[in-house]
Amino acid sequence: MQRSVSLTRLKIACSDCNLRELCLPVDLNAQEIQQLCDLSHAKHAYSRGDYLYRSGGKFGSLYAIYSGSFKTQVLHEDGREQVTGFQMVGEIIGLDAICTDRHTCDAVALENSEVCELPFNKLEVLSRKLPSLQRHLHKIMSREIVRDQGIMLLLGSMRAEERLAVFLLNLSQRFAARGLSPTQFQLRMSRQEIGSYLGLKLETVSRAFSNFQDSGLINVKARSVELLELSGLHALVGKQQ
Amino acid sequence: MQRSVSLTRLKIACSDCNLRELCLPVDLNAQEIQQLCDLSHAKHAYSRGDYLYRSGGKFGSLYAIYSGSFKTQVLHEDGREQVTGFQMVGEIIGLDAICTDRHTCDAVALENSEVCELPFNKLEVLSRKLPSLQRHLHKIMSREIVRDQGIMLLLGSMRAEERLAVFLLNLSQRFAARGLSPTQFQLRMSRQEIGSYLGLKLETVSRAFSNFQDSGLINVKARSVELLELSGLHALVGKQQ
DNA sequence: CACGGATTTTGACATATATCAAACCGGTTA
DNA sequence: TAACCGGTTTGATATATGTCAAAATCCGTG
Repeated sequence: MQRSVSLTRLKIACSDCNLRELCLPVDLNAQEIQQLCDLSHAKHAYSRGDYLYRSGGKFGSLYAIYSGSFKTQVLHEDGREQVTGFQMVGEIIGLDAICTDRHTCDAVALENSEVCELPFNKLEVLSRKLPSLQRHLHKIMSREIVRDQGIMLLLGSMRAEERLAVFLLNLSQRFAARGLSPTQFQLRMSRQEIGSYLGLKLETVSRAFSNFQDSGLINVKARSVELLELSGLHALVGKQQ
Repeated sequence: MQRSVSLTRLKIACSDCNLRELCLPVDLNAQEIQQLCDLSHAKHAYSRGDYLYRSGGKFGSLYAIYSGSFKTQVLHEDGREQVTGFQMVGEIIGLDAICTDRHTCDAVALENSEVCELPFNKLEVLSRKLPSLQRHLHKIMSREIVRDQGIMLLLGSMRAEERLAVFLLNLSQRFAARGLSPTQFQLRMSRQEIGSYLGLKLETVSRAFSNFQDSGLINVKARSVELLELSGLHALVGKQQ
């Protein structure tokens, strides 16, 4: 069944970037996504706000995003919720449950989206059959941990504008990886969601956007963004203190 | 050789606590540590400031702390360094390298300490021989990832005093687990190191200590701490916003 | 096209933490 | 004992972000 797609070639998205992608998105090119979808025989549609899966829910499948985008979030006892990642076309989500067999976060559609259910409902089973895949997942996870160390420093020590710069550069990179424009795109998430993701209030996010605009680094109008000076954004991030 | 110690019973320290222990300390009781040391035939001594291992260094062994304590830290390109964890008697460090075969942080002695080299220089080899151990490590890692999600919310949203409260309660718990007093102990790390760990400046840490003292929650004099009202500290943490 | 609700922007102000500086220990050495 | 040194505490002030509120803008719907 699943012969024609080499899952062992899965690459984790942006492993060299400092943003957190705790739900382990995985890069696939358009062709691979198409292949997966052909295999899956199960493409599902979700409307804005629909849950792809919920925290605590039993692990069913991995999902490749065919169109649209999702956010992942954790809900805390006290009701607060935090966005832990954004997933876009061509990325795979659901890996957060590979070990515990339970999802550790909610996945919610940011817009009308389609996902392909990957043709195995138990990755663990598959991974036992494919030692190389298991080793790969192992690696992915350990890389995640390592990466998180960086993130924590960032969250602890970066200022609002630096965080937003990292965020925008990350998005840019991911759009580029899908053959989309890396300098001009539509945000699919609100200021509130960006803020939750970056550990900031929505007003702070908005102000940071405005500041970038004033500095000539970007053009921003509501959710449409144009990056004018990638180098300038990079410089912001590099600038310690 | 390593028959008498059941490594598959390793439990990750404080998996229910919100503090980050990225270098994966593992709980062992005094007896188990002794057993490990008997097996290892290799007990090493380190003075304050000595490196147990360095980031990037090839994975050699796991180490069980027989006496003393260590901190783990990451060094960043720009020279900044951040403490990522503290390890005390009875905990195992070195697991950060199990997958990549390279250490991801420095481990430095906080005081004169002794560690036992665990009797296998390649955990991966062992883990291949022991599927149950491999699965367990798998689980530990995935739990780490889950836990980190919580941490990131905390770092993003907790205030200085809450962070310090979490820190103190975590220490208390770990002392208790070793049969030491959970309410009265000596800190082995400086305000600066605590600050780095919690994402705060040393002065802020110091002030938080003083505030706790003024509120009657603790007695603190330099590095000796007495927790007077555990419930009060817990309340602080629970108190959102 | 106009309306209404949601989102975004902007402003004024409050608050928490960082920064800078000085004083204060506690232990070590001369 | 005195001088010293690292670490700690405390104070005054600066700065970044949060908070609250209002205005402006966007977007879907009738």
